[in-house]
Amino acid sequence: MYDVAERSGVSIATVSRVYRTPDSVRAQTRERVLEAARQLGYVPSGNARGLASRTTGVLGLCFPDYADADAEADAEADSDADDAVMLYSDQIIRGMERAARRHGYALLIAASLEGGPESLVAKVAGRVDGFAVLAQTVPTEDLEVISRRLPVVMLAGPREIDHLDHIVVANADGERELARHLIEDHGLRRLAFVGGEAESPDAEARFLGFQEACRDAGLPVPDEPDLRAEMMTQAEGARAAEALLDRETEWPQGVLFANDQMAVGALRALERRGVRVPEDIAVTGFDGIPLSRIVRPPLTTVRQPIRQLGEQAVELLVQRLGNSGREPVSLMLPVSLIRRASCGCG
Amino acid sequence: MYDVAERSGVSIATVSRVYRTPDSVRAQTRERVLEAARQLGYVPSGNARGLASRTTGVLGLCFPDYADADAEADAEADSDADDAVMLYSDQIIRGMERAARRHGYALLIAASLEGGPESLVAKVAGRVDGFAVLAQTVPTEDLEVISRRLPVVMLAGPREIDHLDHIVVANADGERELARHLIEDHGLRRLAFVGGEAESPDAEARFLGFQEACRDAGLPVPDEPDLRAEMMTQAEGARAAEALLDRETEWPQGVLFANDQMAVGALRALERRGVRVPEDIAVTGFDGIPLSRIVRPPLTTVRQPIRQLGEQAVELLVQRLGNSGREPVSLMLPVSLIRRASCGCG
DNA sequence: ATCTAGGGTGAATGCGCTTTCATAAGAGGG
DNA sequence: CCCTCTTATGAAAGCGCATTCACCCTAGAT
Repeated sequence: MYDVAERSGVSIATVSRVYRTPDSVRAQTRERVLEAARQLGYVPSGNARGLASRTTGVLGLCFPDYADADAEADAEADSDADDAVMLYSDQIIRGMERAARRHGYALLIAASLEGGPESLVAKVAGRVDGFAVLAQTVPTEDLEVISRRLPVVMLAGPREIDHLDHIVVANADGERELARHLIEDHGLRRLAFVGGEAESPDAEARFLGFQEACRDAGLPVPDEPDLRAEMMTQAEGARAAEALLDRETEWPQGVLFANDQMAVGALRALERRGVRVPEDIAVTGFDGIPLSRIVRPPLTTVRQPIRQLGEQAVELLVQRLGNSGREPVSLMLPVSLIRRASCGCG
Repeated sequence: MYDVAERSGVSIATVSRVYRTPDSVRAQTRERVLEAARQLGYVPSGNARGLASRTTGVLGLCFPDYADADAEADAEADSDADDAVMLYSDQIIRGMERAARRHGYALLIAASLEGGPESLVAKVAGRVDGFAVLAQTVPTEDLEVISRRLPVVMLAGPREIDHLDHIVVANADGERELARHLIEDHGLRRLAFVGGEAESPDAEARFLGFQEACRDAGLPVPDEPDLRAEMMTQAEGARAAEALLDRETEWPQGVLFANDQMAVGALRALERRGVRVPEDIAVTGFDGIPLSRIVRPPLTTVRQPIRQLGEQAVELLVQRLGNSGREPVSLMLPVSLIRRASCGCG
């Protein structure tokens, strides 16, 4: 910048003005400066600008390190498809990028590895005006500290810190609606629910919705999921399906899985065992992943508006950047039931 | 930082050391500092650190503003699927993010809107250690200037600036292999090629491959594509298919489209006209988009390793950051033929 | 007891920019 | 022709950190 100033015979203040407030500089001077900048290959330092102006024009996203889950998903899917499957994080990124672009922000993304001062989270936090975090990505205490300095919005998970903005999807509502559909529209009465580990807030919320539907329909209300999977993967789903079949008791008429991955695994296991879906047993998932459309039979599920999650996150951040005094909000995004063949529809 | 230093009774230099080189500080001192930082909610400023150390630990990606293309794609696809389709840019982002993470970098992404000093490109360039650009995203002259200051790698397109690293996919090879397959394995002789606008380097490279295959097989070598679509969309593909049918001359035995979108549109148009694929006419695409698998009949196509494109980009950037003297390289990533029903396979 | 290393710490400088505040140069008005 | 009011520009003070150099202190060697 000093070089540009010297070369064009002005002060650095004027060079700065050329970039920040072009109209405040005489056209002739401005051209001289821009020409010099071009000749010198001048690239303004975002760091310096950010330091001086205390703002970066960048929003951030921290998401968990899915590396293992991906490797697994890739291995399970036919290799043909592994490039095609859009992950949760991909969709959030896309949503945030769109919204950020609309507001003139760039987006900084990083998967958190471990914690500690040198973590990527710390790097992100120091380089953005505000950021979103996927639940269970960053240790609560770190978030607690960081959120005192800049806007943070928490996505999809329990509200661990109450002064943070927070967005979830309507897990319970979705599962309740799904169960209601099975009960009322398909006349099923003996339903089983396969959940995840008790620490998964999503899975728990979905089970809650299932309970509500049972209650609403006057059916017995289970205290616990019939089965809990550790990993919520296809393999676990297959295992759960077989466990359900091998029980002494009569088969359930329908099985609700806490996510699509498990339901897909179950579909395959049932096919191997010669159990017809939906004639013998109805199967449902949750999430609305692409795979749910492709499997046979197509999976009835509940779609989460993941992209909107990202867009809303940016909206909240931008709002708070404009008005830091705003009360923290907690949004719940509506989900939508997708009826396909695996429950008997279509 | 000054506050932290004061509170823990040390100098700012020591605070800095606690974060940069923890081992050089006595454990007891370090704990005092970290405790003070926690109490004060200290978040190190990435800007200041970047300014002082002249490095950001961030890599960047600039890609075109697909907003319009997306809206169109969403409208064409059943609404059910619009969240599921992974775009070109999504895949590159994923690839770059993975690779960047491995090397300890975060990723800054921005879709370029217009040019000018205030463009997102300028913002990205000033905040990263190096970045990748999708072809035709950033004006060549801007890139010329920026690339004098930091590593830039150009993705998928002509090599406009010869001192830049550059990665392309083997468009010509792929199309040649595809045409060879149609000619040799399926015995087709009368082939048509539907290209894009002459300015699209990808489409042109693919046509080149087609020409080569004709030459290799001793077939007449066309000078120009039989048809050129303006937009390479489904609608244009459908139109092209109909135009081909309506010609005076005999129908071709096979039609190679320069991308999947057009081929899919053609598939639908042919179905409407009662033309059977592949019995009456074979159809092929290029890209390997997810949709190509779902349409009926499934589309024979050439898959681009888009994710690898992103990963390689990061590798090149990291290499160059380590050794700025390295000669610029130009990589060509191999593609793979995917044989499905639309050419008569399967 | 004195000397020597070496680890731990502080003072000071500068990274490249934004932003007042002050000043100079014109533009009208009397 | 002098005075006031804009408009364009310059000078200078940080922004928050990394880093060098100098210094002090302690432990081991002599």
